Amino acid sequence: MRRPQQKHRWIAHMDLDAFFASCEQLEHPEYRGRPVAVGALPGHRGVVAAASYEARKFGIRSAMPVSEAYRRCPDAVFLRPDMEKYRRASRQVFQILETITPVVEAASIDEAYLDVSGLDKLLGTPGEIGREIKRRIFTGTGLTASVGIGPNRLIAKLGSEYRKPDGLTVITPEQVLDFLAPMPVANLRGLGPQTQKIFGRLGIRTVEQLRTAPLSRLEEHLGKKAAASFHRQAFGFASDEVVPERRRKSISKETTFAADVRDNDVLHDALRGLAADVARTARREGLSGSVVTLKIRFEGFETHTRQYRRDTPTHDERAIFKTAWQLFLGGKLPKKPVRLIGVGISGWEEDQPAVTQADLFDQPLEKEDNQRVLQTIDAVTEKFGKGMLQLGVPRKTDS
DNA sequence: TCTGGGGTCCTTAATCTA
DNA sequence: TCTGTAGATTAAGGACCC
Repeated sequence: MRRPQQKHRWIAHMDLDAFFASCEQLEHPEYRGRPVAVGALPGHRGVVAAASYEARKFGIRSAMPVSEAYRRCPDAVFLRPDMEKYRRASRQVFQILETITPVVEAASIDEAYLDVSGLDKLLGTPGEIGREIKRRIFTGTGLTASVGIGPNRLIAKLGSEYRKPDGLTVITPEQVLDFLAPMPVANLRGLGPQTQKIFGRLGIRTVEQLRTAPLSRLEEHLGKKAAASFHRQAFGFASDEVVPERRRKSISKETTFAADVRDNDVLHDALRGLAADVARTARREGLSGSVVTLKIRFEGFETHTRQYRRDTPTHDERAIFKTAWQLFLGGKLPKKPVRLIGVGISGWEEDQPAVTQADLFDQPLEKEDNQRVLQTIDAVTEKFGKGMLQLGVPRKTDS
């Protein structure tokens, strides 16, 4: 398919600023202006998932162990993530983005790509489109976003990272090479700590240096595929496709124990609970998978996975659990204390229709969810009396 | 030093099949 | 039928991202 007239597309990338932390500050005015770290609580195993900009002033970053974050700023507000709350806010933002264009691709809970080509008659220049995206998000939700606009996804994404928070950066095709040249190679997509080390050994630190490196030399050290990807990126080439509906390819749940576990009964129960969670999500989304994956992490961070392709796809918690437990017992795994255990399914049956976000909101709670909520209500009512509760859950009798 | 949880994609090795 | 081999598929691990 040839694209008519236009020389290139305009792709926008939107990134909500310190998303989890901003949601908390929005809901709790008393947290505004204070350092907020969402993630594990001090004294527990885990890391910071999101840090407010006030917290970043203390050097707190996402993926930092909480112990370290606490050392840097004991006065910060530490909170556990409330994913339901963030999903609600995210849905609102995506609905707003769809008032700009229907071609919106969710890259994560707080990031989206938009194809804004051809919107000039309606909304103006790319800069004006970017300002309009930010304005609608802010007036609709109170959240700030950083937006980058460029001829493809890579440039749009690097643009949104360029000025943060509440930033807007437009890069025209003519500016692409100069925009990229001084950047550290670490800014490129898919280039993490391991690959950085390799580039370091090759004496390549900036995109400009990468451009002049012979492709054959990169291939020697990185393999053909990765070398080609980074080389293309260095010249600003990348996909400009925005795919509104991406289907998920797997569902998984995992948990890290407060202390490493030796007792098989504990692992058995944990795995059963995780399998039930996976099954519930699968049923809600109308998916059945044939491949069951067991993930296990031992003391010392040694991680293994074992998977098994069943004859028939399933979303039944007993079947998922049974397969996973067999993988645990028969997977020739080391006999060591277990730090983390997880289970997932993938390998969907063909022709299962994709479930859209909108479909998910319209679905009623499953009976088991409903029952759990009712049990909680009963327990709280017993303790505090009826006046304590104002939940919007329909009180159905179980049957 | 301490490293969560939920994903995707890639590479490599083993196994199956033509 | 045996043997070797190439290509496809599967399993496991690793890197990366948010």
